[in-house]
Amino acid sequence: MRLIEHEGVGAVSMRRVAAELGAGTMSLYNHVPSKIALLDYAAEQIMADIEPYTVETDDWRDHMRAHARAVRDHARKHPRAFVLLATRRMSGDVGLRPIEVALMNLERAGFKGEVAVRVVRAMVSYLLGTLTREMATTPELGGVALSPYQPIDPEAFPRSSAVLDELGRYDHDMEFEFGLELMIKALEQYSEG
Amino acid sequence: MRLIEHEGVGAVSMRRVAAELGAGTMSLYNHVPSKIALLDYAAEQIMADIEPYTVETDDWRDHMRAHARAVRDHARKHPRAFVLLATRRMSGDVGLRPIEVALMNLERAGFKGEVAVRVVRAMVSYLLGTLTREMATTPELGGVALSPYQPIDPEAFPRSSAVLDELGRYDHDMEFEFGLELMIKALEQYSEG
DNA sequence: CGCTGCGACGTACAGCGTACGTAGCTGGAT
DNA sequence: ATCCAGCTACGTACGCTGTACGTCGCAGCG
Repeated sequence: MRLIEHEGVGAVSMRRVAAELGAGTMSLYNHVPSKIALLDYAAEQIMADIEPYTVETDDWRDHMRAHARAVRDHARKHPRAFVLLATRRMSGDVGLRPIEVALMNLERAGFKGEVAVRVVRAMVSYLLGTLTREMATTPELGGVALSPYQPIDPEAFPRSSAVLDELGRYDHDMEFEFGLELMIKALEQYSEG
Repeated sequence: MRLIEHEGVGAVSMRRVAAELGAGTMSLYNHVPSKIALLDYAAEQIMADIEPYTVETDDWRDHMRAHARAVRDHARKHPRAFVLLATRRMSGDVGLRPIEVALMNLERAGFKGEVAVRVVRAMVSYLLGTLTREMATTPELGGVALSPYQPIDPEAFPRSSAVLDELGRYDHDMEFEFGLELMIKALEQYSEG
């Protein structure tokens, strides 16, 4: 985990890990069947370390906001490790816990059964999408910090060039909250109609 | 592209590509500065190949549905190649064109300027999230096709075990449309109030 | 005492990206 | 006609990767 957070997933090699542990390279294989399994385990660890949120009200919206923000906070604290979660599918208790929490909360909002599962999945998709994109733009290692847009041809892309400033600016806080509120609005309306 | 689609991004090596082209490995470097640049170019190609949607009405909702479905259809046609888009940020004309189309359509719905950009980004995040997840579960190469959930402890996870069947089933069509309609509902409400 | 199993370790192999040096050809300048 | 610059192709080599395989020593048990 230390290696991942300091130098990124790409820096993880069996030789590096073994050296960091002061052990022989192949000794690792007595504890882990393959490198993939090692990274799977690291991903589980990251997922398990997401801090449980606390909230004072009983409003499902506040719970949803708090839960989403807890995930995002965790991602921002471990940006290089978080990418491991994007592609992996978690099947154990570790992956089930946040789902259980979400289902519990959605029950408050009147969502049950199949629909609740769909809502959870839509939410997870949005979260994974924004956070993956946000982490990809953090300046540390490879991320583009500032405006990646050269002057745009206004004839070919009139709308884009009209909002060129906004396209080049990234206010991740704002954008995250915007998308989150969008989802909440949608769910409010869904549960009513 | 042939190599990516048949054997996945992981099978792409400079030696393989060169062999496929009947050329020497290092000859590739006369046309491409690095392997990363090669994959960047492949990603651009994939993005450029997304088929423009056609729609008969002027309703922004129908346009949004058609656009989203066009992206998904493309992703499903080239599942192994599509993952290249998840992490990359496109800055040229190729990346701008879909944005321009989206902005044009959002104008119909009354979204302009900064807000329109935020809507586009939220939409892109959702699309990238669902499609990444969907592609990760396609049975071809590495995907888990059927229920990955072992029997769940009903005491620890009562809600999850109540919907165990749904958790194990993936109806990607349904789920995609569900999330899409959720976003549309949210935007409708947003533009009204 | 001897055996069995497990953890640690070194060696080796096939493959990777690419830096570097070296050819051959081709078009323009002299 | 001659020469040279620049482009493309290619082979070799370096340092890295994941891991299959064989060996060694030690701990626990019959």
